[in-house]
Order: sequence, then structure tokens, then C-alpha cells
Amino acid sequence: MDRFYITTPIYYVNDKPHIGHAYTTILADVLARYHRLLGVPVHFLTGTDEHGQKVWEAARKAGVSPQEQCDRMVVRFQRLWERLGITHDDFIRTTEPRHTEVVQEILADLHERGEIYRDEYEGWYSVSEERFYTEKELVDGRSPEGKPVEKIRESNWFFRMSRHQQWLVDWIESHPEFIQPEQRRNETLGFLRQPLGDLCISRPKARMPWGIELPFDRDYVCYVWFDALVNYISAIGYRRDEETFRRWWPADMHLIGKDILTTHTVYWPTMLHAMGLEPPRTIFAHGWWLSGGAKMSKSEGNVTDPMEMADRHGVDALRYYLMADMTLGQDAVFTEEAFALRYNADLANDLGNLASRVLRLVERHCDGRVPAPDDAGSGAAEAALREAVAGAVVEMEQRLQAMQLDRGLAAVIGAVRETNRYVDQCAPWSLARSGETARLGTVLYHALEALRIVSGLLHPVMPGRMAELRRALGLAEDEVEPHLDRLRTWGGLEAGRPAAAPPSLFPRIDRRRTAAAGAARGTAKPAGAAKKGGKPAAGTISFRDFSRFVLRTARVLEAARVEGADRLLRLVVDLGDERRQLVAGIAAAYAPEDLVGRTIVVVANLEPATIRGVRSEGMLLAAQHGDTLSVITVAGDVPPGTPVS
RNA sequence: GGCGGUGUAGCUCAGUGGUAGAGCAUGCGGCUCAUAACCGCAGUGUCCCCGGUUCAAAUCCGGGCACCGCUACCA
Repeated sequence: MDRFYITTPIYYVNDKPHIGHAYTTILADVLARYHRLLGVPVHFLTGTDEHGQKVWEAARKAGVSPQEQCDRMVVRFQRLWERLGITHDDFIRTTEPRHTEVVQEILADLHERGEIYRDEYEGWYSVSEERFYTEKELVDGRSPEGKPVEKIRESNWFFRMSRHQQWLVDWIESHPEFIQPEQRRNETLGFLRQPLGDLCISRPKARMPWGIELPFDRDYVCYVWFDALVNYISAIGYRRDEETFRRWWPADMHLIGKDILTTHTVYWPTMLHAMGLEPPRTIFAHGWWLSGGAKMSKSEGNVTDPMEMADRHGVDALRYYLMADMTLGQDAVFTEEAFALRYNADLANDLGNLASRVLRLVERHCDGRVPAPDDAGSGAAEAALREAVAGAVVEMEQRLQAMQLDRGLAAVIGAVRETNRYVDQCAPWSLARSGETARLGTVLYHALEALRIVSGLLHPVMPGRMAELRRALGLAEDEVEPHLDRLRTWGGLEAGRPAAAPPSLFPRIDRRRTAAAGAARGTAKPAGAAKKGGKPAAGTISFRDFSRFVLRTARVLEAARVEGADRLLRLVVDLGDERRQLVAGIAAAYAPEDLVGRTIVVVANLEPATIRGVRSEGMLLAAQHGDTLSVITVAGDVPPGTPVS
């Protein structure tokens, strides 16, 4: 592959960004980053679709110009992409002259060549839905959605799409890679078994003026297709910069959601064909993230805000989850439960812990420097490890080409497990004790090397955390961004470079918080604790059960009453390494100012909850006797965050 | 209604004409360097149902059921 031009759909600027937008864009970013890792020149395009009725109306409502409305809204996407670590090379807005002018030229040209004609028709128009219905489609004189319709006689401009039907069918049949996955290809071919109609491409300005004016008829603006879809070529200099255009077109991949399949696999290729341009090489339709079986969308009211997920668990963790938990092309279910399982298993337990254990050993026994491997000491275990890691490199590359990122990531995590096995088997801590320094250096060097390669393979998915890890491994700045040839060869780490354990890369998400919460209430529900094994006498818990509680001291930094609640206080506490907000039902016994500065004891791993609209991330301990309540404090002087047992 | 897809361990899924697999979750054991993490062992399945082809089918064929997608709701 000599270059890789990848696009996302351009998002409707008036829409609120949601997980669907974020997913498509993250996926495109991951693919773009992988191709850069492979050394392939990449052009990654995204942007916004800014014309049309909704923007027009929103602007009118807000009392601003439509352009002003777009300018206000577009930043929501731009900021989200920044936050999610998206590395697009270009961001196109359909209101930019570089786009609108090209659209007009294309339309003028097609009009001249007879690909566009005017026609008059009569139909039933629903104002609220902004579309026409045929007589047959009406239900009891209303639209199928039950909206009122009115009979309109109107003329509009049409694109002779029907002419290109046979060409399209032939193209799809002779290019198996054109529409992916295969199911979507079948769907398109099924759609094309019926005669294709022509495509209405205009709207009378009288009805909706916010759009690109047709160059051959000033009473009309261009309707969505010849506006939005053209972004894929206007952005790379079609009719403006022939060299750049030739460099990138045809696009290697249009990434889309399955909801806009037909526009991309039928309308767009026929449009290109009419223009005398080649279709894109691949149109890939991915599935949807579902929430409990329902599509996540604004209208369903079950939107998971990607920003919130990123805030809570980190952008990288979100990116990893989205890539690892969806088989590309199929739908997947998005739940916090699945997120936590995936995160803990792969990132916290396997990868994060591996990095932590290896780097701590290096700090302790190798003076915080990458040890030199002793070639004489490299035996079967080392060879097996090398082979496993090299296998992951090969598999990741193959899975990438096959658009099976989830499988590729599984292979990489497999290499991480192999490395954990290697460390266990070689027991460097024992080598340290018995003073086998040379062997110890060899073992740790190999573990570090495995981490170097694995972190490189995961870098496109988790650029932030993997960069941190790679620096911790002692890689120089110009090595932080990985390149495939460096991942293919063993021995990239230079002995003597400083290596140190970073702060926890992927802190574990504690999933036992619910059980702990029940038991934490102590006397209130003694039955809850003995739920499991059944063996302990009623009312007692094992030491193991107790050890699930993470109790720590905390200093109260702020305290305030919660509005609308007479017993609740909102506290901000210092837990040593982080600040937390707690909600506590102690307002009857304590004034806010009584608490500030005191050192209390909190359950640090309690499931977060929202109480009267205020987020609570833990609970403080207090003794209660009748109406009197006393917060547990510590007698001596200990720093915030000290474990309590 | 037509077309396409899916149905495999508690969960998510891989597999494919030849004695059923992975990860997670679960249980037991080991280790103690590490984020109570890691490593080892263990188990469970009418591979949706019925019939057929075959020495042999979860895998091929026919029929059925369930769910999903696209499309049409028309005599």
C-alpha cells in the first residue's frame, strides 16, 4: 500500500455529538495511526455538514445568521476530537469556499453534460419532516409518522442516477473489496435489483435558502447529496490542486455507520461515475453500539456521553474498550459492566500490572536502568517469549488488513499474558535474592523488550498511556511514536537508559463495591455479608471479605450543604493521591465548617452514586446512636490517604 | 411477503466434514516481584429443532423455529 486516505462521514453540525460519532471517528483515528505505524503516508479527513433545514431553523430561533449558528456548533465536534486524541489531517466544513465553489463547478459541469435535468411533480409534503410522500405512502391522509401533509406542486432538479445503475452493479460484482463487510455488499446488490430512480438534488430557496446555490438556477439550493458527499473530494483539491487530488483519490476507505449505507454505496459512486471519477476503494460500514438492545441515539434518550466516559476512566481506556469489544461490522452492546470487565482483565491486571511489576524490579535491582542482557543466559524461555511477541506483531498486521481489530488486540494481550508467564517462570525476585545478577538482567531485559513491542502495537489505540509507558521503559523521545520495523526486531532497548515505574497506568476498577457497600453499613444488614459461601456463621464475615474494603484516611477540604436536602452535606476530601467528592447524611449533627480540616475515614472503593443530583464517590464512616451521630476521626497525626485496617 | 444474516460453555465470541475451542466469570492449588494483581489446574455444552447426504456433520443439503438487518407491504 503506497498511501492511505481515510474518511469519516461529515457530521451534521447541529447534532449533539454522541457515542456513534465518537466511535466512527476513534475507529478512523486508530486505523490512521496504524497505517502511520506501518510507514504508509496517511491522509485522515473528517468534518461537518453545515447546510439544511435544521441549521436554518436553529439559527432563526437563536436570532443569529446560519453561518454564525454553524460556527457556534462546530466547536463541539472539534473539542471532542481534541479530547479523544483524534489526529485528523484535515477538517472540512461544507460552508467553506473551498467546498462550496467546487460543488458549484461540479453541478455546472454535470448540468452542461445532461446529467442533471429539471422536472415538475406533485406530491404530499410534510413540513415538519421535510420530505415528500407519494399518495400510496399516506396513512389516513397523514404521513406514516402521523404528521400533517399538504399537496405541493413543485419543480426540482434531478440527477440521472438511473443511467449508472448497470455500471454500478458491474462494479460491485467485480470488486469484492468495494463494500464491506460482505453482508452490506449483499444488501446493496439487493437494493439494486429494483430499477434505480433519479435523485432529487435541489430545494427551492423559497422553502429553504440555507444551502449552496445551483449555478444554473438561482432559485434553488443544492440538496444534501451533491453537497455533503462531495466533501470527500473537495477537501483533497478536486478541480483545484490536481497533484494533491491525484495523490489521494480514490479514497482507500470511507468509514461509515450502517445507517448511511445506501447514500455511500449507491448515490456516491454513481455521482462519481457521472463526474468521470473512480469510486473509493472500500466503503466499510460498521455496526452500532447498543445499550441494552436499543440503539443509542438521542431520540431514545439513552445516550452515553463519550466525554463522561473519557473523564471517568481515561480517553485511552475508552478507545481500547470501543476497539476491543466490537467485532467490526456487527453491533455490540455498550455497558459499564462490560467496560469494567474488559478494562480490569486486559489493561489493569494483565498489561498495567505487568509493567508495574517489571519496572519496580528494574528500579530496585538494576538501579533504575535498563539492564544489559547476558547472551549466554538466553535460553529456551527467552526464545519462546520472543516468538510469542513476534507472533503478535505479525497477527496485528494481518488483522488490521482484514479489519479485525478486536482479534488483533486479543493477540497482543495474548503476548502480554505470555510475558507474565515468562516473568513467573523465571522468577527474577528469586534471582535477585540469590545474587544471580547476570541472569536477572537478562530476564528483566527480555520482559522490558516484550513491553516495548507490545506498547508499540497498542500505541495507535491508546496513544496517551502507551507513550507514558514507552518513556518509562527508557525509550528516547523519537522512539515514543512506534514504527513497525522497530517492533519487528528484538533488542531495541538500549542498556543503561533510565527506566522507572510510572504511576499506575490503569488503576483497577473495583467491581466489588456493591457488596462492600452493603456490608459497610455494619449492623444494619448483617445478612448481606454471609450471602456467598454459606459456611460462615450468620453475621460474621471472613477476613477475606473484610479485606475487600479499602478504608483510608482523608482530610476534609470543603464542606457545604446540599441544596434541597436537609440531612446531606457535600464534602470534598483529600485522599492523598486524589480528591474526591462525597455526599454524607450528617447535616443534622455537623455544620459544614465543623468538618473542614478534620481527618476522617472513608470507604474508598464504594460504588459511586448520585444523591440528589450530586455525585458521591465513597462514604465516610460514622457511629450512630439514636439521634446522635459522630464521625470517625483518627487520634494521631497521619497524612491523608493512609490505609485503615 | 421477499432478500440477507445470526443461533456453539454462565457471558462475549472463534471454529469447521474426522473424538468440541479462547477470553472473561466460577472453583481449587502455587507464588509473593506486582494494581488482592500474576502463574497452574479444573469443570460444565442435546454446537436452535427435525429430517437427509456421508464411513464420519456443529460443519454440506432440505424443512422448521427464534432474533437481527435491508426491502416491500402491492392484485
